[in-house]
Amino acid sequence: MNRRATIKDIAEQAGVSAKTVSRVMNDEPYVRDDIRERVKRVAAALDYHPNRNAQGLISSRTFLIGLTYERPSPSYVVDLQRGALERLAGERYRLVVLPFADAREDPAGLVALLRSAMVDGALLAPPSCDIPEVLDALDNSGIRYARITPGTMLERGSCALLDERAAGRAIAEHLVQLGHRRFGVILGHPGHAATSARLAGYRDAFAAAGIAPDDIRIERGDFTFHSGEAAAHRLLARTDRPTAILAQNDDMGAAALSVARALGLAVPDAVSIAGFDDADIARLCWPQLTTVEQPVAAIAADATDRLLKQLEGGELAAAITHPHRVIVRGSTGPAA
Amino acid sequence: MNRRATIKDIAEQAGVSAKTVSRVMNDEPYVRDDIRERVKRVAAALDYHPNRNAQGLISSRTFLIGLTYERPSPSYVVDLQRGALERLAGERYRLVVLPFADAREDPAGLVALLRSAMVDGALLAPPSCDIPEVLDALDNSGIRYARITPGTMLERGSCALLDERAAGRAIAEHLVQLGHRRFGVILGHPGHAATSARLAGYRDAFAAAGIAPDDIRIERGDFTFHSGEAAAHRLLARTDRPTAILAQNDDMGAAALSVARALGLAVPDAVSIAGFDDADIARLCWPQLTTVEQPVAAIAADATDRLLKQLEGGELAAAITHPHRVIVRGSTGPAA
DNA sequence: AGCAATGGTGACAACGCTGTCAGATTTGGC
DNA sequence: GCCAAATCTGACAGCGTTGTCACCATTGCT
Repeated sequence: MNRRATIKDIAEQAGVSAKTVSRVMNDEPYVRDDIRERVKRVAAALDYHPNRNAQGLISSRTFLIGLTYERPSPSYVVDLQRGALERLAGERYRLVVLPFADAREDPAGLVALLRSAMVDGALLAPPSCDIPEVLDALDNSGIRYARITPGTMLERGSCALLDERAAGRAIAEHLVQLGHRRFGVILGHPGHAATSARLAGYRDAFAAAGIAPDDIRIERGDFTFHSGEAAAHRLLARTDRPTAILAQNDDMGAAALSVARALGLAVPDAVSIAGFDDADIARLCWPQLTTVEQPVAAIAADATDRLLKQLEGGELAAAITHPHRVIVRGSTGPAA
Repeated sequence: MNRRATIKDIAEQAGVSAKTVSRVMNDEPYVRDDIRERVKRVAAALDYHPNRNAQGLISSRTFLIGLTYERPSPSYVVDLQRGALERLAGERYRLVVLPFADAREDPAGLVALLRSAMVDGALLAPPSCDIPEVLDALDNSGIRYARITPGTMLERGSCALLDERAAGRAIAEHLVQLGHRRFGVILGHPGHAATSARLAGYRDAFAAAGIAPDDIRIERGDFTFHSGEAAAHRLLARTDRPTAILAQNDDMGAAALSVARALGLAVPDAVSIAGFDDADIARLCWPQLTTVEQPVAAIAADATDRLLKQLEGGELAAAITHPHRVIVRGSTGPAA
């Protein structure tokens, strides 16, 4: 077990000063080509890795990016991480995961977590990306951040955007086109901006089709399978039940599927069910769930890209809206 | 946007030396109680967070723990992370996620990743925890590690253990007790130690029940839903099909469920299906999947604990084996 | 009173690296 | 061949923290 090689070790072996080695390592000019070569060879031979603590101490950076989120579904978390890591590959930055229980109740706690983790920048997933106190505190403490699919204050910080409302409208239009006129909606967690944005999208589609508010029954959920079961039960156990259900994520859509089966309602013949997100579960349940795909990994990569640009002192580029895509599967069909 | 407070700032405001502040921050003795109090108050007022770069530079540490794994299911990844983070809460260490594509093909690449991330220690999930080259290289570079449910070389490093074989035997015995005598097995990825250990456990149960090898049909899979579908199809499309299928994880078990449904075979009346892991999907499919729960988060926390003990210079405690638990749900029933 | 042991405090250096600056060497223009 | 400009090189300081060590103050003991 050898001590890690330092610049000093390389300098001695190569017969140059530490500063020259440093110049070579950072691809700075003003080093003769032959010396540059020699230093590189020695560094490779010693398997040199720069000490980021020392680099960070000087530049007051840590080369750490914190990813914060609040117990969403596992596949969403993994997609976020995958997207961020894709962009970070080959960079000096590393990804630290910092899930936080409830940022809305304790915004200061989230920021304290980020500060004590000493991250240079933070990737904020919903719902923390929509909490003004969090953004204020981050601005104050000089921690850069990028917001992943925020629903409000779109002008603050750099954002990777999704048009949740348009996506909601798209999936609702799919059902309207199949002839459905009586709808059930299962909402997501009330604290998420996506919940109201997706609902607004549904309503856009309903209004355009001339569907009366009386024909729309809305139930609350919180994005969990369990909450979806309860809400689906309330929707489907009535005699004037809807012919189509819009669930605001796939876990709740799958739950609605399971409730329909338990009640003896064939899907999609008796009732159509659509989800949201195109999570793994949408392909694993039966019938497979019609849903809207949001390119989560690409968004996370975009947010990471924006964050890196900020950390390198670049300008904030204009936000772009990532496209959604309706994926029609077996759980939706023509109205009876 | 304020500069972060340093020890020097606190020292000036509290009218003491930097060293005394340091002593207070690290709960060292030899500071008068009133001074200790005063320093703590000033530190809190300035919202002081120690600079881990500086701390790390001195102690040649980074207070970073790397978690490595190789695209397992999202819920497994999240459980690992949750367990590790639970143990890390309140510690100075932070968790860096380092998924790596194929450690078996490129062990040196994985170690290079860990070295360049400058982690103090690594948590190795399967299959990298079973690759001797990886362990050798880590030993050589002085990166401590803890192995999460290794299947081989149990004497190397510190391990958080699972008795995969006993768990395999337990779930197989459940089916034997239901009267099944003709079995299909869907194996996991051939590179994982768990694959052969679980199979050995199945065989223990079969041998104890006097079931002939001819009545056991084994198909290969790789832990993905897709591979499970193909394997299940090969098992169920035959006339002498098994009355019970043992899938080595829940994704493949759910796939078998879906194939059975497509072939018009009622579960569990015509065929019983058991999974492994108690992943989310086991509760989300229909009928819900009988499976074996492995306490993944607790194991990850245990591994993290062992790693921290090593990093703090403690002794290696004896490994303990974490208990499995058979969870009987609707997908298994008496043999026809 | 005298002296050791203990408690309490701070000056200083060092961790590995890079910014600053001064100085040495080479190049190019006349 | 001479001077300015460009190219190259290294000594030194300092980032924020802690280990080492020296020192002063107090206590408890002959």
